[in-house]
Amino acid sequence: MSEADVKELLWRNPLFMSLPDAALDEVLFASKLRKIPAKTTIFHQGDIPKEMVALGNGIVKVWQMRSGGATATIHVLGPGDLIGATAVFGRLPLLATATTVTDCVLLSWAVALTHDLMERFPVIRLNALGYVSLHAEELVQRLGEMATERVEQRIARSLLRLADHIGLAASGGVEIGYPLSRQDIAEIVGTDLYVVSRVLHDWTDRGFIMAGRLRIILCDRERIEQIATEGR
Amino acid sequence: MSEADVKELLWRNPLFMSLPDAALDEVLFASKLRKIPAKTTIFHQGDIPKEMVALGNGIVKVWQMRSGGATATIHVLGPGDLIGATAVFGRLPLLATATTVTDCVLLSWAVALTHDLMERFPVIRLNALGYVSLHAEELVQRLGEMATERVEQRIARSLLRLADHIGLAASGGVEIGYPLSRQDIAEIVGTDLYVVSRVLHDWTDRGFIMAGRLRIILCDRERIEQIATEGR
DNA sequence: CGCAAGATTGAAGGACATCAAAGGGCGTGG
DNA sequence: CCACGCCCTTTGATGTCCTTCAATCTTGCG
Repeated sequence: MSEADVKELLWRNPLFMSLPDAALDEVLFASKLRKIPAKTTIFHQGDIPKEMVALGNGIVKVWQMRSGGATATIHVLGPGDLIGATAVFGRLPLLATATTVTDCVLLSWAVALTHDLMERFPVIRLNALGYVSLHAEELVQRLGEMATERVEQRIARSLLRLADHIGLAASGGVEIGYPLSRQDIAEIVGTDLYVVSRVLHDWTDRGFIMAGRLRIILCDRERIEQIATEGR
Repeated sequence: MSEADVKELLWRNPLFMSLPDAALDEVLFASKLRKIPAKTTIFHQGDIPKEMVALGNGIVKVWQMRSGGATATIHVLGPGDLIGATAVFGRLPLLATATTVTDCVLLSWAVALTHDLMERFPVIRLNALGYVSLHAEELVQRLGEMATERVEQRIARSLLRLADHIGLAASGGVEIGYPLSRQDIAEIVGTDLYVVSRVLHDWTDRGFIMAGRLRIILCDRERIEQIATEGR
């Protein structure tokens, strides 16, 4: 990956938008680039983060191991997303573990350096505030859904979000852009893989989706949106 | 309420901590103070906020009306908390309605003014970033709980949070500092008032709490924490 | 005292979780 | 290249937690 490519990554990152070119160069110079394989843990739940990480390429899952052995997936991140940002910005311990799902390209900055950059280039802090605020609003939305909606509805919402966030155009619809098992979906919506299997099968019969092994294509977005909002 | 009192409010507010005295005066001068009665709506779900609001005194409930008629309570705010902060900082529409539970004293700043103050006093923006980050982490935690835990466990967690946040010392324990019905708790944890009633009654029998009409006192914090973490 | 709002309690039903077992893809190694 | 084995998926049966409905009881207040 060339320096120009990395600069392109930065340029499109929500944190560094509207940054003057000279400043961008400095951020670039201060960054550390690394590639890591799938199923590698970047941050561990409970740790104090030592660096701020931006995802250049690949998919990262942010999840919690909870008492009783259950695991909850908090977020599925794609290119451009920040990892552990709230912990770094708030100087807080991490509440979740971040693990790569696919091979990934990461950009990182040591915590002190991150704060230093924000101090020197106020636009970055402005962007950070906007990013975290947006993130918080999404969490509010999901909390409301979790509190009031049924499993089928929540599955619909999750798939729509995944499609919008990391979806790929496919023949006959939008495909979720990474291997996604029934278990994975279950951990996102807070249920078990059996319920997910039944729901997806039902939707397949009705022609809303095409579901394969580790693979889901949304065919009829309208109908899925209908399920997401109306519940049936 | 005297000017000195208001300044005291600001001084303790998470957004204006570590602010030089002169700057604090300016913030104070730019602020608008108002008192509003209980059960008044401050922000409406879906609106674009016109001002940033800090809660000086009283209790405010932040809640969503959801399709199907269900309502979910996102947050119960007490003195010092910000209302609609993420929407203002992220220039986003509000995802929830904010309604006063008790009579309240509010401090507010027009949106443009808020951004202007942050621009001129970078410490405020730094504080804002920390505040929103902390808020986001709490939401992550609650999302994980909602996804994996049973109702009784979630009730325990809610009561502990309420006690820590707006609890008052009472004879025999900590009392939740405002009128709180079974229905209110149900909307916080995502269930119905009947389940809440049964659980609270059970806890009363076991001596963990004292539950009255619109009134709850936590007697045995240890045991409630145990329920919150272990599930029984 | 009587009313209204909150709280309790029982019964019945439904959505979901759990357990068990069998049926496919897909990669790997013989 | 085929067969084996692993992992993902499906499907049924069963149990339970929770929701819903209905009715009664309590409490505080006008």
